[in-house]
Amino acid sequence: MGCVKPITAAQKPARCFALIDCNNFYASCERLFRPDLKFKPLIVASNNDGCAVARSAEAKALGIKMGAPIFKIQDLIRQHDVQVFSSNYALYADISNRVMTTLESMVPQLEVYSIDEAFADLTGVASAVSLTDFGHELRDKVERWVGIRTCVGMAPTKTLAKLANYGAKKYPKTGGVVDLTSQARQRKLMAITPVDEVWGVGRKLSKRLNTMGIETALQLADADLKTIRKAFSVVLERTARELRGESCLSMQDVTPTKQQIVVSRSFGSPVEGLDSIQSAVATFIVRAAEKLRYEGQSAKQATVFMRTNPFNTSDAQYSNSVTYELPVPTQDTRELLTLAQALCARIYRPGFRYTKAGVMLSDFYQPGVFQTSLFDVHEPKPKSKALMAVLDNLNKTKTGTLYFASQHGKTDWHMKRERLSPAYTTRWSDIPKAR
DNA sequence: TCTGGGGTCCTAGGACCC
DNA sequence: TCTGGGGTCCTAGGACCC
Repeated sequence: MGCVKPITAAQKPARCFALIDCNNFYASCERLFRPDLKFKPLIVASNNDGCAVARSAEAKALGIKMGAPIFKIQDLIRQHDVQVFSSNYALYADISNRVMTTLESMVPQLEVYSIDEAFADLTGVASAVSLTDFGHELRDKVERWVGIRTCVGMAPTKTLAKLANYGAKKYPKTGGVVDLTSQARQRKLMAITPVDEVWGVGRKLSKRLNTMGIETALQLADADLKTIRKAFSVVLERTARELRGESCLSMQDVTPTKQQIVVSRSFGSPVEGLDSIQSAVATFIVRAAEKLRYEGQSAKQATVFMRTNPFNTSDAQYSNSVTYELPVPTQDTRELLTLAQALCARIYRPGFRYTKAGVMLSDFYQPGVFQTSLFDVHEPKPKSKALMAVLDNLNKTKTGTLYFASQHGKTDWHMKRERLSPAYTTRWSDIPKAR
């Protein structure tokens, strides 16, 4: 009879995270339905066609930076026939869902971290197959099924997995997959990675780190933890620990409930009248209330803000916001709409050229949980739940089917989206035809 | 003329209480 | 009325992420 060895700590599979990240995601989505643009430089612009938020490899090679204002790179665009697209979030969200569903079918646990990237828990998988091989399987399947290229980084902590992914993107020789399980490889990559590429280290922090002589990821990993904690915060200390291989950030298996909902837009061109801003704010609060109900929450606080263009120094500047606390949380659009319009009027000042406004909902409660006081005389809107359900259902199939009168006032604030691609995957009339 | 939008977390400082 | 320590709660602002 063979003897069964007891499981020791040494045999416990080491923790392993993977980070799967889509390459140039928005640009790749646009190209999916335009194979004729395959090797052309292409960029996707932010709302109002303001700045570049995604670039194809060819556009990056031209030196177009992330966030570059479109009007500043007009010459480059003309010279190299750069294809510019307005952002088409309906398309990107749909493609993202397909990518995530594909990944979910292949890994034990997936945490969708953003529209174009996800963490997977590969603890245990590592002992069964070669991690690099598995990374390639993930990559190949997503590319075959959805048509989107990804890079895969694998390591014992999330921060190192991010770093591995950075390596997979940066160095083509890796074939888009980097296994950073071994400490020697971790240190090798960290030694040649600037500290500002580390997840959690932004512009401000890297500047301060540089002045302390910390320029590479490795130097941050080797820095004295107490000093880091004292000079910065627990956040950066955690980052340093993660770089050392100590896992501080775990998988988030359930999406945490939202703390706040913001809907705001820059206007297509400056507006002055209260009626214009109220029409914009009406649209924003209707959307915010819809999101709120989707989250299954009620809000007790609502904020409205508006401002002029801070970039235009020759214009008179004004910026203000006002927050109102409701006696009882609500998820009824009618109630929030009336409130938002009143708040809007309260902070509006004539004589300014406004370029942005927005609304925010916060202080959330699950419906029915809020304890009303004995003396509250709050009269809930009649048939609120049923009416909102009808509203949401009608608008689910086609946005704007049912709307409030105040949403359709002035339209001079509307966004600029002059180069919008069709909704290839989410609107029947836009589905591409195959001949 | 033209510079995105939507989030989270942490910290410092003030108010207030015992 | 003053003093000091210690705790909690709230808010504004700063930093980060994609």
